Amino acid sequence: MNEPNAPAENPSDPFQPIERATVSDAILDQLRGLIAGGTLKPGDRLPSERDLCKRFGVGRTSVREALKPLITLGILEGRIGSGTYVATEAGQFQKPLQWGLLGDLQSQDDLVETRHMLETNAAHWAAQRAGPDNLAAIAATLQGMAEHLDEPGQFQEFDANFHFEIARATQNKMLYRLINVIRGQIQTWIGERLTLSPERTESLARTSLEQHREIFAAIQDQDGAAARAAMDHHIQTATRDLQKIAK
Amino acid sequence: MNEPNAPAENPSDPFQPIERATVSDAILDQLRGLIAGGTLKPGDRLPSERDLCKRFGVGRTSVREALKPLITLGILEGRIGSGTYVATEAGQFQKPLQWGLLGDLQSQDDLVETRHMLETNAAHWAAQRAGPDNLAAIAATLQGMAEHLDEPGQFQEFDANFHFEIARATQNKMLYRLINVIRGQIQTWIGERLTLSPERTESLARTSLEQHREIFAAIQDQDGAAARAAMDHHIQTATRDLQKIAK
DNA sequence: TTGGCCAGCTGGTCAGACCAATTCTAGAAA
DNA sequence: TTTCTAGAATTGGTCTGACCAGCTGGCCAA
Repeated sequence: MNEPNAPAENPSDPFQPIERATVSDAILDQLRGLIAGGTLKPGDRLPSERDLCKRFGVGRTSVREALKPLITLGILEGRIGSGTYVATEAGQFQKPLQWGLLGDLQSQDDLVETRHMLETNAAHWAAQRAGPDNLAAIAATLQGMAEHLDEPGQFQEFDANFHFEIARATQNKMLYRLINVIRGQIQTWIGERLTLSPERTESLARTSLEQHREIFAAIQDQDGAAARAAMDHHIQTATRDLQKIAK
Repeated sequence: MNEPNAPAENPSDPFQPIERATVSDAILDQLRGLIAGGTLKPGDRLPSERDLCKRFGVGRTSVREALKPLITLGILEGRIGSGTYVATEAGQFQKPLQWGLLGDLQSQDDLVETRHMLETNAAHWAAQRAGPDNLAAIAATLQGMAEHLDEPGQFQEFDANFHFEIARATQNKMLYRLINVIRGQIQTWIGERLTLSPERTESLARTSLEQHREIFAAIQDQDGAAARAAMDHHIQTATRDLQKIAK
């Protein structure tokens, strides 16, 4: 027959040849492999799209459709006039998790409950595993909170970093990523609530700081149970306070 | 000549024309919203690409680049000659979470530890919230396990479903998804280990079934603490057994 | 009614063109 | 020589029109 691109059949093995269904997915796989394998490191610049076309032997459409998902997921970053770059490691896992977890936004309760579970466990493990550098980082966020009791925006940022640093101190990267994402979502929720009653934010901040200090003390003492209890108390009251504001 | 094609606008049309910085991202956002908001339900067929072009008032390139990430993430599914469809809910959140969580595969310990946390909590909540249908579903998986003690493949599947059903019984969708993904990853690991020592799988299966029954009994009794303890015991011994095989 | 065939649709791919932003470069100005 | 700046070249983003391969549905003959 007049096969245009007849695959070179290997006579010894009849079931060998599996042609990839779509070109762009094949490119996508290859790129993902290069990134996961470390050939392309964060910050690296990819060859230009037109260059990749020639190297892969495909059209620009296919190259772009392979790049687009990676860009959407935050693994790559396209800059007009400059090129396409591998994103920094920090941002690489943020978006895919957001996509995965935030499919339906109606379940605020699930979010709060899951966060509670993740953070109490994180406090527990952090107490057992935090190194001096972790403790220093957490202490720094406490300092930051203390200095910005009357600036909600700043305070909130240090607050969030406090929880991030605890997550990091668990030495469990997966847990860290999960908390990172969920916390990010919670954060927007907190922001909404606080703007509803700006006059009470400072008193809330003060009690919040106090609770954070208790958590830190427990972690410093390497007392896992106490850290978990303190975190539990903190999240429970904070959640309740914020929910009260809603009314 | 070079004017962008006329935005064929029509209020009460769920596909509204575009205004944002990058066109394809704007379309992406809009589509995501339609899916998350339930306007587009699983199984629905989207308008054809050429149709969307007219409705959005953009070129097919932009539409396709918006569709592509959603397809890669498993949220949409393209079928040549037929159309583009919203994927079934089950598969919708699997891939994005995998992309996010499995960036570096070296941290098997993190995986095990995180799974332990998620599943013990799931057991706790399931005991408090499982409805009759949940209990029936869990019981069915136990039955399946009992009937396939000597068929590792089948047994493993019922085993996995047991844990899925518990996750579902928590009524926390987010937790369910997380367990779903992590369990899927653990599962491949378990499979690898079991093939290393096929002669012991049946005795392992027997003790495993016994532990599953204890977990189920605790959930049936609505005893959260007991359920957590039973799950804790199960995962600890199962993990230890599997790690022993490795040697 | 049944079976097969064909026209028309759909997603996947390619090529060429234009835009806006960035980067590079060579000549002018100091 | 060094510095500055205006083009020129390059790059990602978008549009258009074309073609392919697989699916769908309806028409027609048996």
